[in-house]
Amino acid sequence: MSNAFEWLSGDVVAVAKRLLGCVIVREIDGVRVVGRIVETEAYHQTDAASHSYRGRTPRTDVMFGPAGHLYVYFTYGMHYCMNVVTGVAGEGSAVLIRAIEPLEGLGVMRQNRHNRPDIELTNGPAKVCQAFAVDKTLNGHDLRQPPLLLVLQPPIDETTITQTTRIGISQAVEMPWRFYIANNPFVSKT
DNA sequence: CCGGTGATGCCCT
DNA sequence: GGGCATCACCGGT
Repeated sequence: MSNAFEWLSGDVVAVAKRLLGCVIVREIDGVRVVGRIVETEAYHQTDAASHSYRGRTPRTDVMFGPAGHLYVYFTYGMHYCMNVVTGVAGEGSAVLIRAIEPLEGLGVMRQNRHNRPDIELTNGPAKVCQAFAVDKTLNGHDLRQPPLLLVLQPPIDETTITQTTRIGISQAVEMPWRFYIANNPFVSKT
């Protein structure tokens, strides 16, 4: 049987790279808010930095579910971050969306982001969620369905992908599982 | 420009 | 009760 999200079921690191350039389409009060993914990080249950490392819990349940759903978590008492679940059912893996290039609906993003400068609308994982109005109510959402869609795009040229260690973690700090589109101005600050 | 830090709630130990 | 896949602001340079 075929599945529109079969491409998400493979190795999480490969999927993290493949997600670069893919498009997120959000509908908020009838307005389309659209952007293209420019920075990602891979997380897997075999990796000490991953929420799924210590097993399946109420918080991480979605991460162990089928690929193509959204894993949203709350952190630092005030921020949400969003991940695309990858791998096969029962495998705890997901890709954190760290930064997006705004394409459409910038008025809504500016409003949601309290009129910050455009370059700061979506250049960080919690900023992305704020701009796209993503919170816990979308945890587990199927990304093939409105009001939040993930749309596959042609692969980014391998030579324009930069690979580094991940940001803001204290475990497995040496693992080079962060990817971004080189020279894109909307990548988060390091 | 850059490093340090306070805010703030929830999950897991 | 500790620690967080962060952000924005502050002050010194």
